[in-house]
Amino acid sequence: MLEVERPIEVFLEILGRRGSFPILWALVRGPQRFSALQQETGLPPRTLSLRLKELEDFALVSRTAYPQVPPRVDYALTKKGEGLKGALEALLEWEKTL
Amino acid sequence: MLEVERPIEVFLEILGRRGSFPILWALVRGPQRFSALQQETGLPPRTLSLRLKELEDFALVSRTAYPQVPPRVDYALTKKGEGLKGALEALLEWEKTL
DNA sequence: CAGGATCCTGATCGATACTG
DNA sequence: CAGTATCGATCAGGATCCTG
Repeated sequence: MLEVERPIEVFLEILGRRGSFPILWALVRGPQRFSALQQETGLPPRTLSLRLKELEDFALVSRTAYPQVPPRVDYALTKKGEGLKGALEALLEWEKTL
Repeated sequence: MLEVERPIEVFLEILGRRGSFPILWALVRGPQRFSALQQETGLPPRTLSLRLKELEDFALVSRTAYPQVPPRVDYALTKKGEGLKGALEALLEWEKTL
């Protein structure tokens, strides 16, 4: 076998983790701050942070920090992330038929 | 908050586990036996068995055992599972743009 | 405000061996 | 053939506390 995991499987693994879908779905509505995402997803900071970093590594989400006090950081979908919208909607559509 | 997890998140969790996507994708091509799925996915029997049971519990896959020696068991997509095809293809389509 | 560091528990997974 | 049993390693996720 010796096959390397396909990108889609890696992605699905990430998508399957706690909070990934809610985060992505929240960002479809536009850029959000860390605290807003925390509110909407109900995730503890550690988990939210981990998830965002993974999504960033996967180039689905971008991080923008504004150098001010107190700090302000915005998370947004990248072009690649936007491309996912269709698939996410297909999933949501399918969910309705359950 | 106090929200129960949405079905789609439960599903994504399952889909994110080792082998789920390959199994589903193999079954899109038609019913398969346990050993065939083992071959195609490269999963150890334990993991394949666990995954199939989860997919069965989620009513995406059906199991049919023929009472003969040696035993023969077929796994196939249910109607509900077939409904997923579109979303899986959307995912695959998106993967190509990576 | 936006996280990082620690600690810890339970889930998950692969390898291997065995059976109806 | 189609699984199950067992074991050990690894990993994910929550809670809590701390800081630039």
